[in-house]
Amino acid sequence: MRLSAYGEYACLAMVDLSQNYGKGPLKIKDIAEREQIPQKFLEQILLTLKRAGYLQSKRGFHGGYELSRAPKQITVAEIVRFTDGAVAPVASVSSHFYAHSPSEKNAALTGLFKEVRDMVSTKLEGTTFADLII
Amino acid sequence: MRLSAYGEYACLAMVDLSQNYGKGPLKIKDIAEREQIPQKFLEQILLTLKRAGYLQSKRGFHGGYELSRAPKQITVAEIVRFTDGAVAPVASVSSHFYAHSPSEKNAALTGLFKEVRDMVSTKLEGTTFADLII
DNA sequence: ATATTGTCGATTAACTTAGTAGAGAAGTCG
DNA sequence: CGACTTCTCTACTAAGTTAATCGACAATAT
Repeated sequence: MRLSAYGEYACLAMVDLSQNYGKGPLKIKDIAEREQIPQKFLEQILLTLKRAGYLQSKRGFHGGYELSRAPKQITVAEIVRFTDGAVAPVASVSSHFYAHSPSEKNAALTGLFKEVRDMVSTKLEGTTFADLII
Repeated sequence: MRLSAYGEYACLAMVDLSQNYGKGPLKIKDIAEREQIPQKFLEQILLTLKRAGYLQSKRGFHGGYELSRAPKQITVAEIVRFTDGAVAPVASVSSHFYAHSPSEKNAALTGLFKEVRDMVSTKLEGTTFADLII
């Protein structure tokens, strides 16, 4: 797993939205300023998170974005997989995004990479955005 | 950590060379065939691994490549870091390839990513190519 | 000599990344 | 209504990375 800037920004935004869960919608502009995210880039990110069902939005004067589920109900693994795909180190050991890859040629190597995948996915599936609220 | 084809091929080749450690040099062509790696691509990979000190080579009729250290003395972490860089999920928590990244804005997120980095690097630093010989 | 094998630099096509630009649609308020 | 605000959506792009391939050169063995 290697997070892109897109993925890192998405996680930051989700943490920000989690910290303000239940307090009404947050404006893109405010999240962008607080988290130092290029606003136009953040617009795209929030929109795709909305389309994926993680966020709700409202337009107009009192508009903004808010989580559609409680922070406790959203794992970091979900968001990472949504923004950056596989958590696994190589495609051939990915459970959610399997594809052929060279490592398949060797069972020992495949075993090692599966162990890595399991450690990472267990950690990220066991962490929700509620756990990231200070 | 996400391995490129380059990195996966490098690991496969290192396992192949480990399995034949002490039996004289192996030809690029033979490794390429056994591991199904494009030969010209493998040439590049082995050459950079040689320049990094992991391999020795000989040209000519009985030429080829062999490990310069015993498989037990080479960790998977070294090779992965050499071919694909950071083992960490984001640059800002990488110990070997630190760079600024968006996650730094949030301590909880940074903490989580450090835990992931530690799990992965501990695993890969604790695994040598001797462990991957069947 | 000749065949064999590694060495090396350049090139490339396709893809991904990290944004930016700008117009449009929906909601609020006076 | 009309102005303003905020989200929505598509398109575009510049730069970098990836996964190779090509062809010439250098060393070695027989």
